[in-house]
Amino acid sequence: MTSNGKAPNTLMIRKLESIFPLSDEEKQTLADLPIHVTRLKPDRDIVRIGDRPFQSCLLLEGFTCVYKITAEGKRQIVAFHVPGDIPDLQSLHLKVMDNSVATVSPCTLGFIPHEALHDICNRFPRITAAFWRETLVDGSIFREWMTGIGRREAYNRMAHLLCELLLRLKAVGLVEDETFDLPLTQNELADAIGASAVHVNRVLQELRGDGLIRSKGTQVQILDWERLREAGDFDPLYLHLRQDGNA
Amino acid sequence: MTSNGKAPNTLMIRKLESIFPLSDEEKQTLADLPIHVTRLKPDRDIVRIGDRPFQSCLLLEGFTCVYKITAEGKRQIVAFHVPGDIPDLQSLHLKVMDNSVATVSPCTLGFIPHEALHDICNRFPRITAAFWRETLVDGSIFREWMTGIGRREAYNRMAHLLCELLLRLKAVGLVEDETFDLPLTQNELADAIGASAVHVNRVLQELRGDGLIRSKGTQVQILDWERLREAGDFDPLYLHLRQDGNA
DNA sequence: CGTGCTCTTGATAGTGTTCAATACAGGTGG
DNA sequence: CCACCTGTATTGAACACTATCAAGAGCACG
Repeated sequence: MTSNGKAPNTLMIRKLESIFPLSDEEKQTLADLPIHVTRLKPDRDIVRIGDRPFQSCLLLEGFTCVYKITAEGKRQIVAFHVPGDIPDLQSLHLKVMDNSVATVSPCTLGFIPHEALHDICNRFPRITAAFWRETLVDGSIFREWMTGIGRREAYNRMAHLLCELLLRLKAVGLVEDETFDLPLTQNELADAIGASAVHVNRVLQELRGDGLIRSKGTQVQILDWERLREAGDFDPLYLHLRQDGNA
Repeated sequence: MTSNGKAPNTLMIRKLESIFPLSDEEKQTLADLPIHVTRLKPDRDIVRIGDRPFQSCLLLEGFTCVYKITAEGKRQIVAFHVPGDIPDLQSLHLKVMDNSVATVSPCTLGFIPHEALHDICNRFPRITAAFWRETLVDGSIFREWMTGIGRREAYNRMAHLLCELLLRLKAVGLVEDETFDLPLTQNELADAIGASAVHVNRVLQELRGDGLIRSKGTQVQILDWERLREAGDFDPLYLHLRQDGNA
């Protein structure tokens, strides 16, 4: 049991079921998946580039990121993951990790052996489809981020990122009063939007100054969704949520 | 039959089989897939963002690109595809296109109905896995491109792109004497690496001046693989080719 | 109550953009 | 076969966004 009092895979089941309804048998099989729950401190690698994992991890609590380091030692964060996500599901079919995954906040993780996942996929094609779809949505988010980094300015990228996190966190019930916890340093935000930490700082001040957001500590509140959305050139289509979560 | 005298899906079968051997039955079923072959001129959209395609297309000849347009009208190309690729395979599970796909050169395309693909996936889990894997490799390339756009300079990104294209084209037998056809304008290269066309022009001159590449018309020759690879900070791991195609 | 990290702020420098003009190249029509 | 047309490639100059450097302030933690 995790601290929210649910069986660890409940989150995953709820998520998969939001894609299409699962039969009782399918749900039961998912619930019976062997899962090994662990807690990790912030800034700990979960898997590293070059690894050949035999398991994938389901994020239960906290934020993780996927990143790469260039020859010059610069880091690019290519994805954030929120509870319910499976950050390294790809390793089910790509044997060698081509990126690293790390915690950014304290995290609770559930590790599931690939063997068990393969087994369930063989028995239930619809679950295969649901997992496949998960990885496709990840890919869609990559495309959107790439578009931002390549063609939008930092101010707009930051607005876009905040829009995305709001919707994704809403989808797992982690938003209240347009406010959510964003346990990321400006350094991590910088690595995600492909900017410097100094510039992220200035861009955040601008966003606050423009009345789009407010923040105290790690809490962020979206003050003006419509203008933030416009600033970020944000269209939730790419998230492929069933109901377009709007403010 | 395409102009290279093979049944249209031969390319796809060869590619899938390079992932893991297929049984005769699987191969036969793939060969029997209904496929509708068409030729398209350059710069034609194949599918557009927002579309709900009922088929996916197998690229038989030519180059296609996947792109998005920002609110400001700037284009980001997030992927190129070469013969043997299925640029919009994602639409099999993501009903609404979150990006557009277009030809960049004259292309021969084979359209396969989703219905037929779903059917074959249901019957052959290994083919499902192979298709899934294809989309995962696409995702891996997105991550690598994002890292480049976010954290590498234009000169290095261009070197990286040329390294990648060399290996991917080699894998489908389209490289001879370290030379391949690159039917892309500098404008298209610019949209792919997230730079301006003017800057791409200068960067290409630098690469030529440094003796890394040579080009006449649309033909590009890699003169110094090792230095190009170093300039591009290129590690082929992310392409997940079975034999690390090297020069 | 230091230590170390994060956040801020100011100044300087650089990579890359935009604008504009010119040269080139391939394809078309007379 | 040549003039013509249009898109592509090239070049120069001014400018802009963003990085880098440096230093101080705020905060959490042991």
